[in-house]
Amino acid sequence: MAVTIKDVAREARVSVASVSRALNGSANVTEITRRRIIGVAERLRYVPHSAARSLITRRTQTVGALLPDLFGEFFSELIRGIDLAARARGLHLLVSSSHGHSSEAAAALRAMQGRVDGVLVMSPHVDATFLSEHLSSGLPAVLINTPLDDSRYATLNIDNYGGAFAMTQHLIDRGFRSIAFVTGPHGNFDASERQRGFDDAVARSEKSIDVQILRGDFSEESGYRIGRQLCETRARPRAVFAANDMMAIGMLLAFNEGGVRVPDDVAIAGFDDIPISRFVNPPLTTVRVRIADLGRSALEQLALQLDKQETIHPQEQKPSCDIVVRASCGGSDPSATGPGHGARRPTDISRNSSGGES
Amino acid sequence: MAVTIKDVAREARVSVASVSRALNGSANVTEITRRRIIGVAERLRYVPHSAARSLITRRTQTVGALLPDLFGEFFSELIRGIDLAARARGLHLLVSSSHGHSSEAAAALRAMQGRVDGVLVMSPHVDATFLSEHLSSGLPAVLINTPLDDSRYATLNIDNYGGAFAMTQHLIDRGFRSIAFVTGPHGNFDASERQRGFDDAVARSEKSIDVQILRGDFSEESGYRIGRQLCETRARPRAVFAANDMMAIGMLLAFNEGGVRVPDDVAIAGFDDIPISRFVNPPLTTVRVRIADLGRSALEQLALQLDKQETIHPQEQKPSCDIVVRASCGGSDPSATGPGHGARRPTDISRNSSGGES
DNA sequence: TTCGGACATGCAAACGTTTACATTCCGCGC
DNA sequence: GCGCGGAATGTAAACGTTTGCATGTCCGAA
Repeated sequence: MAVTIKDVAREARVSVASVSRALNGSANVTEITRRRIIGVAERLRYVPHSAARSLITRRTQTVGALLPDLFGEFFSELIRGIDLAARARGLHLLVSSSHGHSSEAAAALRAMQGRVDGVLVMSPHVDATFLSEHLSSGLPAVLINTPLDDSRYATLNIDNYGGAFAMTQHLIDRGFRSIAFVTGPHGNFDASERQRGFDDAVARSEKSIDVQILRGDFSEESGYRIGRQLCETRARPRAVFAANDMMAIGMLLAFNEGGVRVPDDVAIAGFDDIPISRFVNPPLTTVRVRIADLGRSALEQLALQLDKQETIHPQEQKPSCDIVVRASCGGSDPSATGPGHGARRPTDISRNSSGGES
Repeated sequence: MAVTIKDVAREARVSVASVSRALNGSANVTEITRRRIIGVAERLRYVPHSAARSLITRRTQTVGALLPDLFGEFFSELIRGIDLAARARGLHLLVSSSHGHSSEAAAALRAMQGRVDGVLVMSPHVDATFLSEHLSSGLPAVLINTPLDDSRYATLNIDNYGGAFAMTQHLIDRGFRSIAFVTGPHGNFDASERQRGFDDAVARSEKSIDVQILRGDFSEESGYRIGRQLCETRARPRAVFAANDMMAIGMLLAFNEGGVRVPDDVAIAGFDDIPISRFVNPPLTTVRVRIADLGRSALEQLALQLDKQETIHPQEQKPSCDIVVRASCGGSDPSATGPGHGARRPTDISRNSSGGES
């Protein structure tokens, strides 16, 4: 059926060893035979059997990506970034999602065992025991946005704290004195870091700020619900900072429905800068996370580990976040309702978040 | 280093064959030894080496998905649907994107060779020669939204024609007599089918319709550009049907900027029903494609081929599309500006597209 | 001419499974 | 007690590569 290295060898009248050497660019094979072999291989459409090769080289040229979910723009961007970098390195990409259940994550991790040379794990829920339990110790791994501070693993955490700190500061600078923060799901690392940034920025401010904490769960649904409640209440804050964009957008819709004007009655800010956020009305002020870059960096970090067979000392990287000012907080150009189209409509003003972290 | 089946065999004092049989649930092994073996395997954290297994079983338990791109909500949804179905069947998912270049697609296809038991190919550009050239003939494949009408491959094409036909009919029924159609990129199968649906619906109508064809390329950018032009022109159509949602949204933004009211001055309709489309203002009337379902169906179709070693006669399936009426065409509830939140705000009215195809 | 050495090539083991076939074991009927 | 049959278990081949080592060849120097 399939053409194997033996067929090529026979056809080219050499041994399988020479075929292997010729095709792998190894030394010690004359140019003339190499050409002959390559010619035959192409004519026969020979493709090396990857399983056989993996069996002996112990490399699969594949990396796994374990994500909490595959829904929404955040993950789509992340995968895109990972794929781009993987392709550039000739690596294949095996994706898997855990749907938030750590049992599924464990199963996925176990199933990937042996199929991948390394894994990218993004799971805001993992703890130390989980990983040491299910991640086979030798496997190179890069942890994305993960609470774990285990020096055995390389980590890549976006600067949730700094971004939230900067955004909160921005809101205070803008003159808002009563600010609500909408939290993410309980126990989620990103969510708690963002809240910590908010808290600290408020605490550090010399102004006295009236603070409200509202419990969300990152879903647009929960943002909408909270928005409706805020429409009713008398004690409506002057600004609301949601822990992610989807909730901010849910709130925005509730406000639009309830006749509460944004940003005139209440300002809204989000976190993530998912593509949608510039399409809503008014466009959302938010914290920009370069999602595709995050994926790319993670893969490159992993590839680095793959190259050195020595387990290099894994590092922690912390990509910074910028704040992007649009109209939902009364941005510099409140009349703008559309997105920034490249250079055409430069309504996005960004400002780096560095300096927020203590 | 890694624990192999031999280690388990030695520890359990049986032969490797028995271990294999016990772990694979094969018959002919007493319950008592099976238990002992499984116990040992778990204690040793034995994980079968998938390459070794693949080498002999000629199965990888992996399917490949070759997509034109990984950018945007459409693909994110599609992957999600595929992943869901794959996971349910215990299959792994290898993703790859071709960035629109057929050379990259060829490389990706070739690289997947031997790593996957079958492939899902979505490429609106492939032609017959391309596939027969790069898709090894034995490999089960399912073609998604692909022009090819080759009975050797199973295909899954959404009803582009029917959806566009129904939407056009809807616009005509609504009383619009001058309608523009914004095309997709030249040579794109989905795009041309949608245009064909539009053309036929216009031709079939007993009303006389004033038609304009505008050239887009599926990008939000191109929609925006066309929108700006329509703001200027005197000969502005009363309704515009864009071949996909992203272009419709781009146009919408241009109109909002240019002071052209939607739907009062001009109605807009799109195609795809990507999640964003219900978040824009006004919410977009569009043709709903159940994207995740499409991915799921494709994978199930592929799994079917995988199960039967006999190459079953591959089928063509054509999932239907519904039209979703929202405010951008002067929907039934023009005051609604928000999305339908589950059952809370039933502003989406859908209508099946069946009957459009000749 | 002989010898050594560099270099091209071949041989065969090894990777970790599955599985066809052989062997052993056990109970049962005669 | 013996043989028989079926179930449980073992043995070893096979999958398609890569690679260490052996072999062969050719050329130049002594």
